[in-house]
Amino acid sequence: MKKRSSGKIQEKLLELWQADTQREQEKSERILESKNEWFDKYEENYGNEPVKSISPKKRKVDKSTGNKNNTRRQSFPRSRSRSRKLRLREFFGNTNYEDGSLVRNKKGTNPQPNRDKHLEEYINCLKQTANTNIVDSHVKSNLPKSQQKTIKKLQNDESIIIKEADKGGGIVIMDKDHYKDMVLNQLEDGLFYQKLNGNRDKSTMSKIRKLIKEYSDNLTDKEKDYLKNFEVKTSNFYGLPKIHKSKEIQDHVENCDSMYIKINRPTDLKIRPIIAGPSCSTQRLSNLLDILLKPLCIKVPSFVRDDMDFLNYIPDRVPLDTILILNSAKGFLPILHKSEKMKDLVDKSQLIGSRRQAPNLKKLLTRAQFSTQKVAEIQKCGDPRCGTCEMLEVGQSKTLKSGTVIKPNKSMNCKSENVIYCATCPTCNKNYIGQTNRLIDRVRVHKQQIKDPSIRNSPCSEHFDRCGKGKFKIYPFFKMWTEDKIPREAKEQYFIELYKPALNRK
DNA sequence: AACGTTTCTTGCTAATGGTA
DNA sequence: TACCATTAGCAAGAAACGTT
Repeated sequence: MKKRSSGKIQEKLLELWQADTQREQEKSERILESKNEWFDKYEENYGNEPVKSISPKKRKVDKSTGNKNNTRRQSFPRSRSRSRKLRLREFFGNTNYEDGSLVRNKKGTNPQPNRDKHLEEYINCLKQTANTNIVDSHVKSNLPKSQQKTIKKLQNDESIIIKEADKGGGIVIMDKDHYKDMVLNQLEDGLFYQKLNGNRDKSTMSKIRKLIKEYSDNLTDKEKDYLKNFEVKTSNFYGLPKIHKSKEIQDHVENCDSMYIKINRPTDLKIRPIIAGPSCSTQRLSNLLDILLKPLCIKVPSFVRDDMDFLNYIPDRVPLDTILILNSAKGFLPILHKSEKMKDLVDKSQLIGSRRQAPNLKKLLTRAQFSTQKVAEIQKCGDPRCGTCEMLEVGQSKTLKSGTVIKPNKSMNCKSENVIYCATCPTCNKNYIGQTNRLIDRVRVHKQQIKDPSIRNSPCSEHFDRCGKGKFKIYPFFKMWTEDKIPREAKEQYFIELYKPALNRK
C-alpha cells in the first residue's frame, strides 16, 4: 500500500478511523452524562425512603404453632456476616499472616464496630438498602405448579437415582438397584479395592500428625493448627455413568431423534468412581500443597502464561533448521506477526501443524448420532429455545415441487453451518434455494422479513407471507467442505440452475 | 451444596456489505 | 437498483466456572 499510494490511502484511513473513535467517545460521554443526571435527581424523584414506604407483605401465621413463618431468615445473618467481613478487612488489612503462615484456622474474631467512621457509614447504608423489611427471600418459581410437583416427586422418588453423566453434561436417570449393582460391582474388583474393617479417617489423621511432627521446624503454629484441628468428614463414594462408553446406549442414540432416550438397563454401562468430600482428612493438606506448588509452576521451563508471554521467550536468532510446531496455527499466526522478528521468520509454508486438541466428549457424542456409515439425515437440534426447529424439515430426503428428490450429502441440523438450503412454501410447495454461513441466522432474517414488509428485499419473503401465510419450511441439503464463501455461492448457483426453483429471482 | 460471577447463546432489530 | 447475505448491538437466560 505504501509503495503504490505514497501512504495517502493509509492517511485517509487513519483519519476515518479517528473520526469514528471520536464519535464513539462522544457517544459514551453523553450516556455517562445522562446517567449522572439521573442519579443526581434520584433523591428528588424518589425521596429518602423509597423502599420502606412500600408496605411489607403480611406474613402467614402457622396455625399449629402460632409462629410467624419467617421467610426472611437469611437476610439478617447474611448482612451481618458481610459487615463482619468488611470490618475484619479494615482491622487486619493485608497483614493477616503476620507470622508468615500460608494457611490458618479461622479465629472467629468479631471486631467492634465504630473503629472507622467511613466504614460504619458504608455498612449502615448497606443495611438500610439491602436489608429493608421488604426484602423477601421467597422467590416465586417461574414453573407451573404441576411441573414443580413433578420435580419434587422425582427428587423424592426412592426407586430411582439421578446422576450427571461422566462426560457430555447429560442427565442420567437410573433404577436405584441397578445403580447399586454397578457400584458394588466396581467395589468388588479386588485389584483396586480392598475391604476395610473400620473407618480409616482417624489413622489417616494420626499419620498426618506424625508427618507434621517430623517437619515441625518448617511449619508455623497456625499452619499446624490448620492441618490438624478441623472437623473431619468421611468422603463419599459414588459413581457417574459413563454413557459415552456404552455401545448399547450409543446405538440407541443413533436410532433416536428425541431429546432424551430410554433404554433398558444396558449391560455394558460402567460407572466412573468418585471419592470426594468437602472436608476429608487430607483436604487441608492438599490445600497447603496447592498453595506451595502454585508459584513453582511458573518455574517449569515449559510454562507459558499466555501468547504475549510466549513472544518473550522467542530468541533473537535461531538455527536455520529450527522447527516450530504450532497447535492451531491458523489462529496463532496473527499473534506471531505482532512480533517484528517473528514476522520475517515465520513463513506459512514452513509451519508444521501439530495435533489438534482433542474434541471433548460432548462433541464426540453429538457427532456419534450422525455417524458417517448411516444415511445422511436432517434432524432438529432439539434446543427448546431454537427458533429454527419448528421450520426445519427433517428426514433423509425431500421432494421438490418439480418432483425431483434431493438427498442431503451430510447429516445436518439447525446448528449446521456453510450449507445450501431449500426453503419451501407450505401452501403451494414452491421452492427457493439459498446458501448461508449459519442456518439459524438466515432463518431468523427470513422470518423477520416476512413479518416486516418494509425491510423485505427478496420476492420469496413476499410469497411466504402471502401464499404461505407467514410460514415456510427449510431443508438444508448440501454441507460445504469449506467455510469459504466463494465455492459456496458457486455451489448454490449450480443447484439453482439444476433445480430451477420457482422463487429464486429470474 | 449453595452461592456469586463470568461467559456463552439466542432472539430481535436495524443496518451494512456485496454482486449481477 | 434489485436482490441476497451478514453483522453489530442489545437484552435475557442458561451454562460454566470459582469460592466458601
